[in-house]
Amino acid sequence: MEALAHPRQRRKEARPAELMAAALELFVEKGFVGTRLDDVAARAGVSKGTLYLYFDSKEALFKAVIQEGIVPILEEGAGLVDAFEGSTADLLRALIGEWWQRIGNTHLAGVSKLMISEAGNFPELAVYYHDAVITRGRDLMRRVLQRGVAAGEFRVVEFDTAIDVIFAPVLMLVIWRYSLGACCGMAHDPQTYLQTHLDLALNGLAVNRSPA
Amino acid sequence: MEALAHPRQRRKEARPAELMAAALELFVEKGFVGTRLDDVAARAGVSKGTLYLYFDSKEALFKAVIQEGIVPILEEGAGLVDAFEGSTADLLRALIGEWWQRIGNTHLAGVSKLMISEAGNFPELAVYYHDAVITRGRDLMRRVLQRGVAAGEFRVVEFDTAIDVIFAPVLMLVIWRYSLGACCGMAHDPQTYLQTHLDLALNGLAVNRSPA
Amino acid sequence: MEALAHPRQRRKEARPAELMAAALELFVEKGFVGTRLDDVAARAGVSKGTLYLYFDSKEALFKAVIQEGIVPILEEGAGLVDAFEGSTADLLRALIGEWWQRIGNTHLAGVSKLMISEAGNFPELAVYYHDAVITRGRDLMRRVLQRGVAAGEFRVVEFDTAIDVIFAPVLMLVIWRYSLGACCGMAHDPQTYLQTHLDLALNGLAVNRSPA
Amino acid sequence: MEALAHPRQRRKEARPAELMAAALELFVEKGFVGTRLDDVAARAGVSKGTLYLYFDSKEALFKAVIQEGIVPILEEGAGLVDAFEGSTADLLRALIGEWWQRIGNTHLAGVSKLMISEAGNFPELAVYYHDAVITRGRDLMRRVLQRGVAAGEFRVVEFDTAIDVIFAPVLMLVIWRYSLGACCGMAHDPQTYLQTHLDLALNGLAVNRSPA
DNA sequence: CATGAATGAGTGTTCATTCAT
DNA sequence: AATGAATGAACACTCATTCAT
Repeated sequence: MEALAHPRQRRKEARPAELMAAALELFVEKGFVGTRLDDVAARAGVSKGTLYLYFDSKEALFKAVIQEGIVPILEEGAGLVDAFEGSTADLLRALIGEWWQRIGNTHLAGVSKLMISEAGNFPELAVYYHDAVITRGRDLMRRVLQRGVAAGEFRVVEFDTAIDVIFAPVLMLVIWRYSLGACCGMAHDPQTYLQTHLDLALNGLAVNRSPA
Repeated sequence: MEALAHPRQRRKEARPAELMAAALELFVEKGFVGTRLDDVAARAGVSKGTLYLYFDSKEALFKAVIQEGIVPILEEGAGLVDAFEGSTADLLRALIGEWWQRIGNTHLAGVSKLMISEAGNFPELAVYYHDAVITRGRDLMRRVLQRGVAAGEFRVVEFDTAIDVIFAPVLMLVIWRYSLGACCGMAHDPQTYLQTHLDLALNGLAVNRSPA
Repeated sequence: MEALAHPRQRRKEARPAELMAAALELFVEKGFVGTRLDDVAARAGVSKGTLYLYFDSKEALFKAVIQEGIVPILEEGAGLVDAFEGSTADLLRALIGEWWQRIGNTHLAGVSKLMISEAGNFPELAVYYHDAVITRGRDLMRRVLQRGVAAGEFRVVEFDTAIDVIFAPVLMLVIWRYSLGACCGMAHDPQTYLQTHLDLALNGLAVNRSPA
Repeated sequence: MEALAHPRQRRKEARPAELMAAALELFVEKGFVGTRLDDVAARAGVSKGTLYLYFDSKEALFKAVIQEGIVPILEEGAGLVDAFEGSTADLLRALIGEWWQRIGNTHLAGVSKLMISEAGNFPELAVYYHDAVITRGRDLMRRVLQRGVAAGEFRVVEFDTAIDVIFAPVLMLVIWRYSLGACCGMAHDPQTYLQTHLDLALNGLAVNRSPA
């Protein structure tokens, strides 16, 4: 009600998010240095000066984009793994399905590509991202694999490498989307691609059913 | 040493390669826009003006880096696949092993990360790279999978997606190396990582040996 | 004084004219390539970046200087020729007198010298200047000569060449002022010079009054 | 004979003149700053380094071009004026005719345009040119006018201004040729133009033949 | 003598940042 | 809060000049 009553007020509060959304798109497309604040402001429909009311500098904007972009990423996943009842294969399917719904198929996925491109220019931020996102994502995956092994569903593999091996195709899907996919087309239907990946990975993880 | 004796060396033959090597490193690390030609020149041990004796512009240098970087990439692989005698599993191991030796473990691998980062800014070049490298790499992988299926070693999978799914972890290895790996460490020993990947993938591709 | 009070003035309206005036002076003095945009900006009392708020490039500034410099040039003259009542000799005197007051004795006269110096580097602009200024100036002169002949004041001469022959000393006066005049002094008092020219020219045009 | 026997030797001695000829053309067309020594060398068919064997710097080349370009200019004229037998009108015709043959219709004429364009950048050279060329040219013209007055052919006019007034159309002819003439065509046949000019000027100088 | 690879100071242009309004 | 004119440091690119060959 108040929002409707004071549209300008509502606008003010939404500004930072609008600016960050605009910035994310441009950062992903052109990189940090290649993105002009003029363009960010224009895409958000404000003047360049307004940007500085909400962010101290271009770098602060970049960091905010990364940090805001990762906040919602991993909370849900943890709950899912804890609560899941069913085969671990289905859990992995569910986890990756959720990830696709909430992140991969979202502009948030651009954050991954962005961080990859800009890690060299923002090492501290990369460390932060590593600790806040990657490590926690790996934990999630590790718990899934451990659950599968414990249940006798998955055979024993080198956990710490398998985690990344299995997540790599999922990451490449979004990396492609935000890099060559923009000029060369998407190459794969995401659903089919993830299906094939899960099929291969689960078969690869499966215990050898033959005695030979 | 000779360099000190001849500060103004004449090395017309060697210069372009030296400059491109220096440029590749910096482009990979800082991106196209973030790389200063002064730094490229300094790293190659020449002055900025010398760059322009060999490349018309920063963009021309970038394109040369990409194009030269892909020339030697796929020739060997084709021969290997044609000539290989042995199981297809061993062929896949050999192919990826070769790739790692000749590319992945080389500065050439940086080209992949670079192209991913800059595809948005150089769409035409991305299309060229797609046609010259990616398509041909996919062909190689497709022939391996087809050989495995024809020999009864691999089960039938969706070829076109499986190709990319299987190569994705290999790519992520070098992407990591040239992005967060630089600040957060390598996370995996490449040999172990590739071993685990091949183990999982080959098991995933294997025909179900149990009737159950 | 106010300038000191407001070092960062906002003068959006006045800026282009100020910049063009500064640019004209420097272009005339040093030529297009020899003029530094830093100097133009400094002379106009702004920073170099400000120039680019109003002109896309150095070349755009140059073209604007020429084009703006010729706008007011020939309008008045046409009216004068149409409305003049009196001898054609007096008309020619009045026309050249007006030209001197409104152009020759003004910074606008520098445009002529500038166009002469830079025609080789800006051929399209030279054609434009030719069509917009020179052709129209010639028309004006032609009408004067025709009037004189029709009235029996002037003898018949080759109009198209006489036009330029008669205007040449007037042009040389301003060319001198903006070239060697700057280092070697003006050589002539403009009034005396124009007086002598008109005296000679009108005598030259006059019909032979003696039958011999 | 020696020249034919040692063509390379002959070449060496001709080099400075070839370079200066190439330089004159480019300086006239593009101005001093706008001319690249690469282009001068290329037009003369030598390498850029060779230029520096003959001229200490770009500025030295420029000065040589001007100074060599004016050496032969006025010697002949003085002799002509001294020796001429006939009417002063014919002397003026002969003098300007000679000037056209030996200078105006030659690349040397470009020196005038060049000096006009670059006087602002080379004030000392302009002073030199003024003293060496212009003053002496004026002297020549003054002697002609004085001869005409003394002979009763010309009426008394303000000598010092008349000199320049009368020479101005001749100068404008070559200025046009080397500026807008290059893009907009020559506008006049030089012979006709000079004819008209002499006709007007001599008529303008003539004593009034009517008693009125 | 002649060459042309190499240099580095200089300039046009961009863009993050500031600040008067 | 919001604007956008103004700034100036930074960088791509040029070209006169040098010098090893």
